[in-house]
Amino acid sequence: MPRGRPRDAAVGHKVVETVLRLIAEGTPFGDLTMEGIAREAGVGKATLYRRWAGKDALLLDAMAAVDSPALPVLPGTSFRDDLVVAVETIRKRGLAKRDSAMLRNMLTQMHNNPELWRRYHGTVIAKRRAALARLLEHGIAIGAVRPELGSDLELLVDFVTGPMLTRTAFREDAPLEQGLSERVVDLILHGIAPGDDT
Amino acid sequence: MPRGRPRDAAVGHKVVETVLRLIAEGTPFGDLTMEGIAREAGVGKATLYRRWAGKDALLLDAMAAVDSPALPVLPGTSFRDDLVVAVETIRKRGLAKRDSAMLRNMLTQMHNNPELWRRYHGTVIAKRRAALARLLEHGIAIGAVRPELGSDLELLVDFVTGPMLTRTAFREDAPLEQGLSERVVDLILHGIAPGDDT
DNA sequence: ACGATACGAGACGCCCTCGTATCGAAACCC
DNA sequence: GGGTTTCGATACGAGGGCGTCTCGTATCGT
Repeated sequence: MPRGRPRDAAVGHKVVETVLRLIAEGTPFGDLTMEGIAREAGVGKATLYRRWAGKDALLLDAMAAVDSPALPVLPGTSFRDDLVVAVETIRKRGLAKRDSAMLRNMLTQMHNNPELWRRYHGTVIAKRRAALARLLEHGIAIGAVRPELGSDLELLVDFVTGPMLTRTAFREDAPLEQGLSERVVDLILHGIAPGDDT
Repeated sequence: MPRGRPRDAAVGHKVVETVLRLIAEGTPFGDLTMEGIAREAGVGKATLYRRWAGKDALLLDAMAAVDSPALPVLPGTSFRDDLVVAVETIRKRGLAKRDSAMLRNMLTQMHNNPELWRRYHGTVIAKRRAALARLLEHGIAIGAVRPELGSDLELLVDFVTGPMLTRTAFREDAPLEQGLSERVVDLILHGIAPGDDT
């Protein structure tokens, strides 16, 4: 039906990819400009405005295009092994510029652009948390996690993700520490107080 | 010695306070403008440029003026009680707009402005972490914390602060949950695995 | 009193961005 | 081929920030 020349799908993809690249390179949202995006993407400004109403709409689309990069495959050999892989994944994501820069920017924009945050949370964060929640429920089912903790899975997810998240978020210099995830997991499993069956 | 009219100390204070207020209100760093600051502070632009070389220098000074708002007094009745107060303090800070907005902005600017981050980290974050590290060392000394964990206090601090930090950072809607800090502390102390002396 | 400096206010030129419009070329349907 | 739409490129006016400068006034040392 559409009469004239059809839109080139590659163009839209190229633009979104450019936006994500710029964010990954550390460009704050406020410094993202339509002209800069067009320049970097090798695209005419008219093309941008033909497809998106403005910067907000473009960013919104870019958010939806952030590929939740394949949740890790859990080894399944033991609950602890699975947890180590999950925590290690958080660490790797923190080191990946694309993911961490995106998250940092989203946290900053959370107040000023609630819709953007909602979208990002829905397409990226919610999935990760849900996967972890499933793992924890499995842990409860097999007796590796105290059953009464199941009453607040959200808190449990925060407890598991928090330490590694803050560590990677605050430390750019993150040295490659061997066995870090294992040590974090052991802390998560047994806590810091003595008297455990460690 | 200085000949002419002396600088009004109140002016400098007023400007810095305005900057911190704007940040607290959610203004991203990129949207902070010298003209906007002058306007909000009721100050001439010339005054800004007379005292600071540019926006970066002004922000740098503002960082140094962030008052690490008095570390909490620990009850000292028990290690667990102290820990609860420490964690509860993190929660309250997360709800305080000024603190959380500042932290979010700093995380975003970390890459683009390392000097700014270094300053903020030194004047604010380092002190908080040091205080918590002291508490944990005390815990080790009195046998409330497994002694072998003292070999990596930084990790321990991340483990204690992480859960509440991520929870407050990601959740704007943070409902006032009764006893949240206590539950987090118990997780920190005993972990999620069964077999503890809880 | 006099010179020097600080103050708030605002004008100035420069540059960048926004969103729109126009251009020639290209790609599609009828 | 004719009509239509998209493409990259570029020009345009409006708006705003930057950093400098100039006003008139105020406040200090000498």
